[in-house]
Amino acid sequence: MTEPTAARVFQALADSTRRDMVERLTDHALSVSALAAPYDMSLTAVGQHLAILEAAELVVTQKTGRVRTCALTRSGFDILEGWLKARRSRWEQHLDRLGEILDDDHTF
Amino acid sequence: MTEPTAARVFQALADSTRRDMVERLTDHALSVSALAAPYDMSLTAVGQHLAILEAAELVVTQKTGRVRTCALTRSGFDILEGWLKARRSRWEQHLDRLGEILDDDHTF
DNA sequence: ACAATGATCAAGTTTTAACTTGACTATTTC
DNA sequence: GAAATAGTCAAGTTAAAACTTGATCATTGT
Repeated sequence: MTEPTAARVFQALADSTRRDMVERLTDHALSVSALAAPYDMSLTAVGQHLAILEAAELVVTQKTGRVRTCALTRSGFDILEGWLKARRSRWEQHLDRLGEILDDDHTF
Repeated sequence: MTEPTAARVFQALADSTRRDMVERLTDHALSVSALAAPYDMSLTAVGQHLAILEAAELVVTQKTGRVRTCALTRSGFDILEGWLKARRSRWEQHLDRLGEILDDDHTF
C-alpha cells in the first residue's frame, strides 16, 4: 500500500531474519506458519516481519481460507536495482575528480 | 578489516542520513566536516555514521594532516549488485511453481 | 458441535541503534 | 607558542526496532 521507496527496501533487508525469509521465498511460496517454522520466535513476530517485507514490496501475500500464502514480488527488487544503477551512472561522471584527491585504486 | 557482507551493506543503507551521505559523495569527495555540515547533529554522530559506511565498504577515507577525506568505494555496491543478481537468477528458475499458487502478475 | 489449526490484534517489554556531552589529541595558522 | 581548526574517544542518554504475551477470530477437520 505505502509507496515502496528505497528507504523501505533497505530497512526491510537490514534485518537478518527478513533477509533469510526472502532467501527461502526465492525457491517457493510459503504459508506464514511454514515461513515461521525455522525461527525461534513467535508467529506474531514473523507476521510483523512479513508486514515490513510487504510494505517494501519485496513480498506479496494472499489469504485463502485460513492460510496466507507468501511469495516474492518484483517491485522492491526493481527499486533496489534502480537505486544502484542511478548511483553507478552518476559515479562514472566523476571518476576524474575523485582520482585527484584519493589515489587509492579502490575509489568508487 | 571486517568482511563487508550484504548484511553490513543493507544495515548501512537502512539509515536515511547515511543514504544521503552516499548521495552527496557520489558527486565529490568531502572532508568529515563538509560531510557533516548539512546535518543537525554532532560531528561525533557523523563520525559514527561514517564508520558504519566504511565497515560496509561503501566509503573509504584517508587522513592527510588533520583532514580526513571521504569518498565512495566500489565493493559495497558490488556486494549489493551480487546479492540482487543471485536472487534474480534463482527466481527465474521458479516462476512456474509460484504461478500455480498466486496468479497475481506482480509475483516475483 | 467442538476441537485443532492458521493467523491476527493490542499492548507491553527488551534489545539495539542513533545521538549527545565533555574531555582530549594532532595539525595548522597567526 | 598560543589559538583556532579538524577530528576522535569513552561513556552515557534517548529513541526506535524487535520481540513477547494473552487474548480473539475465522476456517477446517472429526
